[in-house]
This record gives sequence, C-alpha cells and structure tokens, in this order.
Amino acid sequence: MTESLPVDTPGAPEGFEPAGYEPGAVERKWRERWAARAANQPDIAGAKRPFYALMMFPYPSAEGLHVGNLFAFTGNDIYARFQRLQGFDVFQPIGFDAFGIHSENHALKAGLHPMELIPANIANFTRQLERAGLMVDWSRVIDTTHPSYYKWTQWVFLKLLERGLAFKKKAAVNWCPNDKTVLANEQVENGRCERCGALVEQRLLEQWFFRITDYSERLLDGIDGLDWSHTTTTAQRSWIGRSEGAEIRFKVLNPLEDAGSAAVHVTAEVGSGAHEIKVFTTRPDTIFGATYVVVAPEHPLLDAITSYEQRAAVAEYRTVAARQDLIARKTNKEKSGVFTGSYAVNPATGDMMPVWTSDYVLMDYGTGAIMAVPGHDERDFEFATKFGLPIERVVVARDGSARAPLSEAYVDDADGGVLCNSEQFNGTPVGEAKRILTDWLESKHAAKGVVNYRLHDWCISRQRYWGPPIPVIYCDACGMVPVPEKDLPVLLPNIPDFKPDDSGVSPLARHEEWYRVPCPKCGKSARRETDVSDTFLDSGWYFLRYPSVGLDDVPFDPALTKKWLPVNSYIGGNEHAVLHLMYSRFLTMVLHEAGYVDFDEPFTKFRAHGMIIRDGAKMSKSKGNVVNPDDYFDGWGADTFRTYLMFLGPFEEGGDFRDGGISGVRSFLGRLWISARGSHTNGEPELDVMRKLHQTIRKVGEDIPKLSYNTAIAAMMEYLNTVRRGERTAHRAEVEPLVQLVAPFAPHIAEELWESFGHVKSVFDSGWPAFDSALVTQSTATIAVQVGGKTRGTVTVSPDAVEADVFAAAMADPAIAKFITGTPKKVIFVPKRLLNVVL
RNA sequence: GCGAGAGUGGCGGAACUGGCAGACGCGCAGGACUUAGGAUCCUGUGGGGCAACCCGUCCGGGUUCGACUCCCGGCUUUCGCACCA
Repeated sequence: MTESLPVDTPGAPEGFEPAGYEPGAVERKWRERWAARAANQPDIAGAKRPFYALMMFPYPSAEGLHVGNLFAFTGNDIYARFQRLQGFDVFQPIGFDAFGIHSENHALKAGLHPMELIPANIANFTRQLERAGLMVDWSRVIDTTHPSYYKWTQWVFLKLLERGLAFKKKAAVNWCPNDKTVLANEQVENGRCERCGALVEQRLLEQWFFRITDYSERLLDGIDGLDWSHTTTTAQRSWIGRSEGAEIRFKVLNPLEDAGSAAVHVTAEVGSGAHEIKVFTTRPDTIFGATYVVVAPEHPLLDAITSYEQRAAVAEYRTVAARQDLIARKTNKEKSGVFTGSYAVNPATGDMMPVWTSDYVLMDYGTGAIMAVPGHDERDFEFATKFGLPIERVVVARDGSARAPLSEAYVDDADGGVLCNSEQFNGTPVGEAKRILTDWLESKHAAKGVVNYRLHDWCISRQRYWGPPIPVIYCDACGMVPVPEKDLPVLLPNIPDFKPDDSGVSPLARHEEWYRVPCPKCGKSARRETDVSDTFLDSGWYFLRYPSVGLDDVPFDPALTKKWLPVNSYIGGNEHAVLHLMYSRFLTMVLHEAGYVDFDEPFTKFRAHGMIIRDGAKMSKSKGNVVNPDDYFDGWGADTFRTYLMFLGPFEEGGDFRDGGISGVRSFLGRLWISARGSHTNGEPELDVMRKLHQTIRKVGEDIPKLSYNTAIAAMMEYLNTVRRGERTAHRAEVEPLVQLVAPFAPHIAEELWESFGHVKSVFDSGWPAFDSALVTQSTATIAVQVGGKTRGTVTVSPDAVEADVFAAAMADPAIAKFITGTPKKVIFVPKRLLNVVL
C-alpha cells in the first residue's frame, strides 16, 4: 500500500533536494513535539478567549476505534484547530463512556472482569486516537468508571434527590430475559431488546426515576433558542410530544345487575356516578360523537367498574395483555378488548356509553383512558366495527351531508370540517370548535383544557453490576437515607461473580459484606441500594467535568465552569439526538435551578455529523465491511486519512467509504509537499495565482465554520492545481498561506512544511491568513449570453461592464450574434453573470 | 401511518439569494518521461451528432426572460417515531 514519491522536484533550487513525503516519520515527529510542548493544553484558568469544542465521548469498545468515531472526531478537530488559528484558546477534551451493559456483556462473553477489560480498551483507544493527530488535551481525560468521576455522578443523583426530582416507584418495566436487565422504553425496539434482539417481557419492579416530565415545557421552549441541527431539534420536539386538548370526566354508573342485557337504555338521571373516568382527547369538538369509553388493561379503576358478570372475562383479558404487553401489544395491531359491564355518561348528550377495556389504549399516555369517537378516529372506527359499537358522524365537510354514512373515519381536522349532529354547535368549524366545546364542557364542570406530553419520567435504575451504585441506604428505623456527601463515592466493589441472574436484583445484592452498612442517621444496621444507575446519567453531565478534571473536592469549579461553559460547539451523532441531549439539558436545568451553574442550556451550538457507510451499508462485523483505522494510518498516514474522510461527502451527511478515492487525497498532499519544499523566493509571485490564492483563503474560511469540509478541500486542490499548472514551480508566497489553510485537515504535514519555511512557532499559532479583498475580485468577468433563455456563448469583459458593453461584446461574436435576429423585446442583465436577450 | 431529509455523469459529490449544470476527486482514454510502470506529470472525459446543433439534474404539470433551485401532484429512498387518543 505504501508508495514512493519522486525524490527530485522539477525546478527545485540548486543544491536542494527535498526528501519524498514520508508521513510516518513526519507524523511521529509532530506527535512527540506536541506532547513535549503541551501544545494542546489551553491555560484552563487563565485563557483569554476560551472556546470549548466538544465532541461526544466514545464508548471504548474492545474492537477498537471505529471509522465512524474517527470521522466525527476529525470533523470536530478541524473545527477546533480552525478556531485555534482564529486566535481562540481552544479546549478540546476527550473521555470514555465506559460503564454500562455493553461493557459488562462483553466482559461476560470474554470471561474477563470489566475492571480489567475497560482499562485495556481505553489504552487501545488512546493509542489509536493519538495517531489521529487530534488537538485533544490529554491531561484532562474522563473515564466514567473511575471513582474520581462517578463520585460526582452520585453527587448529581443526590442533588436531584434533594430537590424531589428523584423518586422510587413500582413500575411496569421492560425486562430483557437475555440480558437479564431492565430496559428503558427507548431501548426497546418493536418489542425487542435493542442490544440483543430478545423479546422483551413486562415485569413489575421498584425503580428509581428522575422527574424529567416536570421540565417538559421548559425543555420544549428552550429548543427555540438553540443553534442546533434541524433534524436534532425536530427529534427533540417530537420526543417531548406536546399536544393540546382536554381532559374530560365521565361519570360511571354503578354496575347494574342487568347490565349487558340488550335492552339497556338508561337515562342520565339513573345511577349515582360513584366513579369517574378521566380521558385525554385532542378532539373535544367530537364529544357528541363519543359512543363508548375505553380504559387500558392496567387502569386502576378497571376492577372497580367491572360488573360481576364481566369479571372473569376482564381478568383474563388483563392477564393476556400483561403477558404480551410490549411484545404483541405494540406490533400486533389487530384490535381486541372486553366489555366491563359498566356505562359512562356522555356529558354532552347524556347518553350511556359502554365502557370497554382494550390494549389499544396505553396506560403510559394521557390518562390511560379514552373517549372513543369512531366516526373520526381510525383506531376507534376499527374497534367499533369489530365489536358492533355505534358510529356517529359529528364532523362533515363544508359541502357534505350530515347524514352521509361513514365508510371510514373522517379525520380531517384541519380546515375542511364543520360540526354536525352536535346540537347548538352544528356548523362550527373544527378549529374553533375545539376551544368552544372545551369551554362549554368546562362550564358544565365536566372538562378542562390541558396540555399533555409524550415524554416519560427517566428510569435510571439498572439491576446490573457495571455502573455507579445509587447512593442510598435503607434503614428499618429511618427509612430511605441518602448517603452523606462526605461518604461519596460509594465504591463499586470488585467482585468476581458480577453475572446477573433472573431475580431482577442487582448482583451487588449477593454481597452482604458490601450492602450491609450502618445507617448514616442512627447507626443501626442498614442496607445499601443495590441498583446502579443508567449510563445516560454518566454522560448527562460529563461536559461540566472536563475543565475541572483533577479537582477532587468539587464536581465542577464555579470559576472554571463560568469561563468555559456553556459548550461553544458540540458535535456528535444523531443517534443521541433525543436521549443523551435531552437528559443533558434536563440535568443542566436542574443544576441551574439549584444554583450550581449560571446557564440552563449546556450546548449553545450542536451539529449532528453524518454516518460513514461502506458498499451502501452500515459497517458491521457481520457484513465484514469494517474499516480498521490502524491499517489506514499505517498505509497512508493520518493526514491523508483524515483529509480523505472529510472529502467523502458533506460532514453533516456522511459518506460512502471506498478505498478508491484515497489516492487522490494522498497525491494532493504529496504535491503540496513537493511544491512547498521546492518553492522559490525569486522575484514576485504571479498575480493570477495570487488572485486565486486569496479567493481560496476566503472560500476555505467560509466553508470550515459551515462544516463544509469537502468543498473546502476541493477549493484547496483547485488552488494547488493552479499553482502547479504547466509544471510550474511555486513561489514561496503562493504556497505558504496554503499550508495554513491545510493545517486543520492535515496538521502534521502542515507543521513540517511550516517549519521548513523557517518558522519557529507552530503553524497553529500563526493566525489565519487574511484575504485581500482587492485580489479576490476577478480582473475580468466571463458573462454567459443567453438568447431567449438558451445559452449561446460567453463574453469576457471587465467586471464593471454595464449592459450596453456586454451587449456590444455579444454582438461582436458572430456565434452569438447570429441568434439575435430583429429587435430585442427585453434584455435581462445580471452584472458579472449573465445577459439574456429576449426576442 | 406520522415527522424530517435525500434523488444530479460510470462512481463519490459541486452549484451563492432563481442566472454558463457537472467544481474537486475516483475511474476511464490518449500522451510525456521511462528497460519497465501499477510511480509521476500533461491533456481529454454528461449523452447524441462529421458538424451547425440537439437532449440532459427521479417522473408529470405550473410560475418565470431563465428552474437542480420556487409551487402543485406522484414515484423511489434514508433516518426517526409509531395504536400517543
């Protein structure tokens, strides 16, 4: 794979024979030089112009660095180095997100202990990352599994506990029988564990939760002020899932002995309404069309409202639903359900509506109960059709008939519909009707307008070993007692048998010597919490820690935090668009309220990078299309590999990795080397070349902040082609600034060439070259001449030529003039660009 | 199903606010230097046609002097979310 370049350079000055470009040697030299000079360590306490360039820290897998990681890190590094060249004190830290089920499972499989596996993985990652030539401050690395870090993760937990934002509740949770662990809803995909693919079961366990739902509104509103990738903010908004509607209360009649008989047609006056079912609906306007009510199988009132006759059927249905819950329930859309034997009163019509239970109503969302409007909801329509429940039309297109039968749910709630069969509200447009009907129901004390969110509380409990123990102690006398801050960290013990079992309790519970502790309050024997916390808690605050790494008495120093945060630029994958970024925002808001930080949004700017695919598919071991960065570092050098990755396609979209293109980038650097090493200082640089240079300086300076790296590289290639056109030798002044432009992409070769020009200081302390706006302007303009919109040729004129000049020039060219027959009806002139003659 | 993107040469991809479509690179072809070249350098390269020219940015309409770009309708595709009431 290694290739040699010619030793002699055409036109090289007498007695100077540049050695061929050998990336291996050059890169080694500069890695060592940077380390020796601590070149990548900003003055954390004293920086004048701090710039925090953060990238999402990796999970240090045993397989080593993935090109996807490298792609992301390189993209961040280029931006960071560019900011450094702009004169900022750039802080680009890195760390390792090494707790969690992934590491633990891998350790189990490999027969190793995570406490041995993880340091080895981190060492390997570090070695690979160092070769990439990242401008990373290696003196401030975070390892989430180190007690000096998770001490403060536990501290964060205690802060939430203090503020009432951490709480325990028994909850139906997703249990993966294979990984033997609880999964967050987000970790379940189509009823299967996102990691191992096993079918997920439902279990009832006591879990720790963070009350993120208290922040739904703030998390949503805050998005407006963020400079984030559009795709990311869209994902956040839809994850929060705000919807406006009404909560409507339905009185339920006591189950009547004869309920269920066909003759039942009770009036509103009958029954005492001992129970009330609350439903959430976004369509209060359709209340007149509500013909039945459905509660989720887990609904707390279900038992109370079920009639004697229906009890067996309901109980059986509920058992089946519980068993299949996340499996069939979310994938099998065939409607099923059972009548409870009770009736609810429609507050608008006074009609009796049968109450059913069905798994198409989710306990998780809204109130766990719905009013069914089969005429105007597809799911309700399907259900009503299947079970023979009445379907009423209460919305009709403006020109439609209120009697028109419904063959499917009419769901147009935008502008088309007006109410019908709704008494005094007939004719009201749907839009207004939502508000009017809510007000009306409110006046009858049957409803209130509410806002509902899809966002759920964050379950942070994991019944596993490889995580930070949740710092709580249970005492028979004192109850739940938080571990005092002075006792942090609660160390994760090094135990050999960390394998989870089927009990649903963490392996830590098997170690009495660990979990038996004196109560911090009364001193009597007590027990530790044996759950560990979610890795998203580790990564939810790590950006706060970086500037304060090494300070053991605080999680993050106030002065340093004020200086460096919020993060100026954050780059990462869109796979974390929702959870990691949402949790980080949430924790920041809480810490802000608690007075620990003076900002409430952690990441001012966020950009999601694209994904690198190969042969049109995601890289994976099973497909055998994984790229090992080491091979490319060895074969081509880090500078070539970095630049190539950035040249593949737009950074925010990713690209298709193929070996084919890499040689183009390598020969670009090779030619740069030759032109720079062979450059002369005789006389003046060529004016046309200098024009192109200054245009290139401008272009690259505009492209990098936009992360438009591929076009920046293309511009530099184009410029180098101009410099070398016709085998000409470069003037020093023509290539020296190019070395600065290339530096963020290919830092090693840039340093080497910069040094060869006689500079003592690093190229990264040389500042970004300024462009001369006089030179950027073209000396001539090539103007397209169109006749009737069709391009018929071009004319070259002065850039400030006016319409008449260009028209004259066009007429002087017979190839163009022959199309201009007769008097032009109209002439469109765009200076410096185009002349269009309309006949 | 809903939401957000994306469809441009043989390939990866450029194209500012509606103004010469195909920058840059790969590949390919020809040439130079060479004992040789898979190294390096130069030239060419959307399709058709001898040419003048014609046709070309997923498809069909539209707006405009002019559309890859804007509007309407459709197709394909990627990524989220998904019985969210």
